[in-house]
Amino acid sequence: MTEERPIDRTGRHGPTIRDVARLAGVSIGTASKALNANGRLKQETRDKVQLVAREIGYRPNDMAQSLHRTRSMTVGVLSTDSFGRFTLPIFQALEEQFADRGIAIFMCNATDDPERERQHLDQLLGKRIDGLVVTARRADKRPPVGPLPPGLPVIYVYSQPDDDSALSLISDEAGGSRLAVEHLRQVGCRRLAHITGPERFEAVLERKRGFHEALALEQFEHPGYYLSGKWSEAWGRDAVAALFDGVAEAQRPDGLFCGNDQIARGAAEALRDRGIDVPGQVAIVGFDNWNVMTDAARPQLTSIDMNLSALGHEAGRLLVDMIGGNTHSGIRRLPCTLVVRQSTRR
Amino acid sequence: MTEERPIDRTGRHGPTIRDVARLAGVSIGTASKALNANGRLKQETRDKVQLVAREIGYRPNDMAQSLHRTRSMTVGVLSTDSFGRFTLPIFQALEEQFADRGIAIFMCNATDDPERERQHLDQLLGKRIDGLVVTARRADKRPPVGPLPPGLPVIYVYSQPDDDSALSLISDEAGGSRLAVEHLRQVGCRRLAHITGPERFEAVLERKRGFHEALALEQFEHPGYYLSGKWSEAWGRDAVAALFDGVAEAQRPDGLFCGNDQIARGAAEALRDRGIDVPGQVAIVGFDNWNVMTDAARPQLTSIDMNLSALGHEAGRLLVDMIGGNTHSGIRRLPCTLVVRQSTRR
DNA sequence: TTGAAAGCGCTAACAA
DNA sequence: TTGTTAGCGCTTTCAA
Repeated sequence: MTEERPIDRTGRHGPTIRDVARLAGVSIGTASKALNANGRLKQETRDKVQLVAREIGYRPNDMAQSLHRTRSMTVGVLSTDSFGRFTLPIFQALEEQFADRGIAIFMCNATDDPERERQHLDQLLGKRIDGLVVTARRADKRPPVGPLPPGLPVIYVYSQPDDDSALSLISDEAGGSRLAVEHLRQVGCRRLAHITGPERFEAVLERKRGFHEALALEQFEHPGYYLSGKWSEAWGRDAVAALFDGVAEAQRPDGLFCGNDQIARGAAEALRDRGIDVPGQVAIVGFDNWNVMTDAARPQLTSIDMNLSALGHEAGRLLVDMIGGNTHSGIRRLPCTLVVRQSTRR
Repeated sequence: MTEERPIDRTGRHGPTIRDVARLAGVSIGTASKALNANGRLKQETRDKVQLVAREIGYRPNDMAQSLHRTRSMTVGVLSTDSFGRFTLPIFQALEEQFADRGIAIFMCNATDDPERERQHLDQLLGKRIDGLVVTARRADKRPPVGPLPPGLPVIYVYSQPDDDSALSLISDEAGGSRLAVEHLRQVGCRRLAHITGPERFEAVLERKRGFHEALALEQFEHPGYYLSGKWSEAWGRDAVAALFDGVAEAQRPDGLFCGNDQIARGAAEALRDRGIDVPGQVAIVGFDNWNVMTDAARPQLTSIDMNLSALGHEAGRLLVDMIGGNTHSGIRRLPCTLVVRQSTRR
């Protein structure tokens, strides 16, 4: 009653090639050839086998196939800092790269828990993945995952192991800062402030470095304010209060470069509250190009885009290449892009 | 030079149990028993085998194992509307449920592309997944995925097939609206407005229904305004303009129930711009409880939480149960929760 | 207590 | 053109 089996089948996982062969009245070998469109076979036989296969809903068992091939046609994606806004575009891009090549993705999440990471890794290795992608927030330069079987292609995306042997793809955040500063200079700013997140994030340090480097290169009146705080809108508002309230006109910054779009938005609002015109009196550049923020802010925010999607695509491409036998290593920084909106449009 | 093989091994996928057996000087059968801690064996033999296994880094090949078992210990998660904010907490919860049971997750994304969906499904079925989770935006009541092999456990999460045979888990959005309306009534509102998204979203219709049902049950002065627009902050601002500008005091709503937190935030800002006090003169409830919005808004937003995480956990639990042989079907609505913050605190 | 062998579902080499 | 057979790496009887 529970069991429905219209056609007698042998397998535990559904109809097998043996069933197909039997019903088509040919040998297993012949059925295999017919289904894989290789070897020479009478067209008639081929058709008959394929017809039977379709009728009984035969589908080759990938696991059995993989036992022969040296590939499992699967890769693992291990996120070591829960999934979030940043991981999504990367994953999406990886997906596009792999799906077209018939590679399936095992997705694992080990939020800062080495024990869980170990478990996931064990599982993935048991599944004989052909390659591994490790993603995280660029923030934590982390110990490399492992131990891994020698020769397993691994790539760190938006993440960076603290040994240098592996391949790591990150975005050039210092370069992003430079874009922002140059742009602010171009729209006429003379006194900049960098309002950013907590310094325990590597990204904050990188962006800070880029900020100061770029300041040194351009002609500015002022050495640049630097305020580190939280990643929140509230901090953006507070920072503006600190920079503007009770500060003489000539001392106030006329350009803000913010560590993310939330801070930038908070800053924009705070200026708005004070009747200071953006971009007229103060221009603002954010970071992340998160359209939820950039588009809702008043005015809409110019921002630096890390091109995470491009990062993901490149990672997928490289991993496939490594699975193909080539070797890559070292840290690669992909460029950021400036996206101009109202907050700097003068 | 490329090939490193400190210990001679036979397998294409790394050391095999045959290698372990050979090096330990026992038969394959014995090695298997020793490694699986079953059958009776001299402790000495067991130890020796396990030692060898560890030394050569042996790890059982899951695919080979699965050929024997009726389970592959994998499930597929098919997202039919790209990954986003809503899918994430669901996925995370699923992950927690499955990881503990040693089940790995194949993650696929077929953004509204039936062809791609078909491809992914083929792949998953080839991998002999033990179960399938289909996620999407609740919005689209969709044709069921398939064809699927009979007996494969499937569960739709935050998604709903248009035939009713399958199991579908969604959140009770109408119930969420009721919570919002009751709450607004309790804090003293007499004239409500529901500002929401586009009506092509099922969620919008459900929430609207709940809004009107609840209005009918409570004592209100006014039948309730209803404005459908976009899912954006800008729409929230525009809606407030429509409801308040040039409208007599007595006609203005004193409570806003918004279709999502972005709309709610836009509304809050617009009121702020007009010098209308929130929550003093107008109370606001949002939907989604997206803390990026609720916490950054001024004042912080009371909101309805769909408990997507709970949805995901329940889905995982149920799928595991179905894989275990039990049957579930029908649509289950899980309750929403009200999270009170400043925007309704009087 | 251990070994031998069959077989999971499939492919590929070799025979016929 | 088709069938036979030996594995892929593992588990599980059944013998020894």
